[in-house]
Amino acid sequence: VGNAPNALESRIFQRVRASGGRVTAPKRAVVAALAASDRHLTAEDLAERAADALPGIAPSTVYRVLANLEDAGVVEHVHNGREPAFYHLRDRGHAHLVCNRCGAIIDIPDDLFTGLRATIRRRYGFTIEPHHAALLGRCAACRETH
Amino acid sequence: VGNAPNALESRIFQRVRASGGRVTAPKRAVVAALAASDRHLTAEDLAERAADALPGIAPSTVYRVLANLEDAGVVEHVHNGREPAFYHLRDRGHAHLVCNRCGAIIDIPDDLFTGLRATIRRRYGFTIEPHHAALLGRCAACRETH
DNA sequence: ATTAATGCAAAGCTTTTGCATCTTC
DNA sequence: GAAGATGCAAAAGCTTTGCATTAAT
Repeated sequence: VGNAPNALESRIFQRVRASGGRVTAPKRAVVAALAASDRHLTAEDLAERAADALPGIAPSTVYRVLANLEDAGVVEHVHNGREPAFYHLRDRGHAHLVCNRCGAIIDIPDDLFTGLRATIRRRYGFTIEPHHAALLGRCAACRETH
Repeated sequence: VGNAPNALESRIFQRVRASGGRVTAPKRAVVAALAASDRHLTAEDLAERAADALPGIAPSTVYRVLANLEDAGVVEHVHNGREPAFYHLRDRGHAHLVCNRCGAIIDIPDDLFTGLRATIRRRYGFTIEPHHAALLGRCAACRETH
C-alpha cells in the first residue's frame, strides 16, 4: 500500500545496518510484506507480495534477504512439520501450534513454556527455543471431525 | 546379524497385517534395521542398512514402507528443523530435543509435557503431539562454545 | 485371483549456490 | 572503490509419483 516511512520499519533497518547489512529495495519490499501481514507467510508468499512493489525480485533474493534479516535479529522462521517454513517479524515473542490435519496455526504466548524450559534446562542443560519449531498436534475442529 | 523370529518384530507384523498391509521382504529389512538401532535413523540411513539384507532395495520403497508402518502405528517420524526427518519404532513414547548447532538428539520422557499439554488443551482446545516435532534449541556444549 | 507392494526412473518442491553485475555505504 | 546484495540459472536435497511388474494373501 503506502510507502510512508514507518517507525517499525525504521527500527528494523537500523538493526540491519547495525549488523553490517545494507538497506536495499528487496529488503524494503520483504519487510513491508512482513509488516503488512498478520504473519505466517512462507518464502513463496513473501516473494509474491514483494513482487507487487518490486516486480523482478528473484526467489533466491527473498531467501537471502530473509536469512539476512534473521541474522540481524528482526525475523524468525518456524518449522511446522509440513514444509515450507513460515516467517514473521520478531516483535513480541510467541510460539506456534500447527494442526497436522488442516494446517491451522495458533499463536501462543511464550510464558506457557516457562516451566518446561526450566525443567529441560536443569535436567539436560539444554536451552529450548520454542519459537523455532511449532508444536504439532490436532486443533479442536479436527479432533472432533476425527 | 541374526534373522531369528523375535517377539517385538512379530508384534509389529501382526499390526501390519491388522491394518491391511502385507509382510514383505522390504518391510522385514526396514523393521530389522529400526529394531537393531538405537533409533534416530533417517530414511537414507535405513535404506543403507536395509540394503545389507536386501541389496536391491529402492529408496522409494523405504519411504513407502515407512509410511505404511506409520499407518499401522508402529513407527513415528520426527521433524527436527534441519531435515531430513528421522524415524524410530514407537515403543515407549518419548520426545526429542535437537540442537540447532551440532544436531545432537536427546530423548526426553513424555511426562515432561503433562502440564503444557493440559494447559494448551484447556486454553486452545488443541491437543499437542510432542513426538512429532522435536524441540529445537542449544545443547549444553554448544551454548558454552557459544 | 485380488490387491498390495516393489523397482526404476522421473519429477516435485523447497532451498541453496555460483557467478557476473549492480548498489549501497 | 570496496564490500555487500542481486538476478539468473543451475543444482542440491529430500521425498513423492507413475507405471509396469512381482509377490503376498
